[in-house]
Amino acid sequence: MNGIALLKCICDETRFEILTVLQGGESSVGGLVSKTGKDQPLVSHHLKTLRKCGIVRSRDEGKRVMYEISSPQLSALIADITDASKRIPVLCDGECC
Amino acid sequence: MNGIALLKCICDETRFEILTVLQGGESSVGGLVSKTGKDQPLVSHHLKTLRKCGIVRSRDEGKRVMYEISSPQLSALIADITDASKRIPVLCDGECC
DNA sequence: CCATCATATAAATAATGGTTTATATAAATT
DNA sequence: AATTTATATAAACCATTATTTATATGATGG
Repeated sequence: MNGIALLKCICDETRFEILTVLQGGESSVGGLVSKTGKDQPLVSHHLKTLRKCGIVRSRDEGKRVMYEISSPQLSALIADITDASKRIPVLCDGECC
Repeated sequence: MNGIALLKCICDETRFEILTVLQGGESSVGGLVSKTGKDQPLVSHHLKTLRKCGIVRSRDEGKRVMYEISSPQLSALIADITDASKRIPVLCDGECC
């Protein structure tokens, strides 16, 4: 996987929210649905994409399916990006991004 | 600017190539066109977006316009992301990303 | 086994955004 | 001033992708 592919997986708002929740530890689909406020099929759909790319992995637990970020390095990268983007002063005035 | 907005600006292939070239120092539009192999209007268009977001800044020099990455922190972040995505083992098998 | 809860899938729709094509502006050179 | 070179802009087109809606699968408890 190259840099752009990874970024494309992360840069969607819904997927970024999902990943942000997962930074706090593993979660079921239902948990992600309630924590993000997004529709269940939408969350499932994005989880599928994230898993296909290897960014998250899943584990069955009864009728629940638990998801977590697949590697600590990835988790660290996501945290880095979040932190860095807060630190970096950009002149973005709303209409553009 | 939040994390997603920054990522969205970076995760496009053309913009990523432009930024990669600019990591090596400032460049004119023409320089970027020849180094990336992309059409001039396309490069200009993406430069506009990048500048609007504050990721690059420009400077007039005669009939040329020189562009550079607007802060060393941003430059470092882009390098980080590139490096990190190379280090991270992802199971992506081609069709997905 | 039937009902229910949790998740996944598929199809349709809507939205976004990248690329191309054509043209305009603006500076420099003659 | 006219031509050339460099860059920008705008509109049209095309492609991708997110979201919604509806339905299916699969596990659990009664």
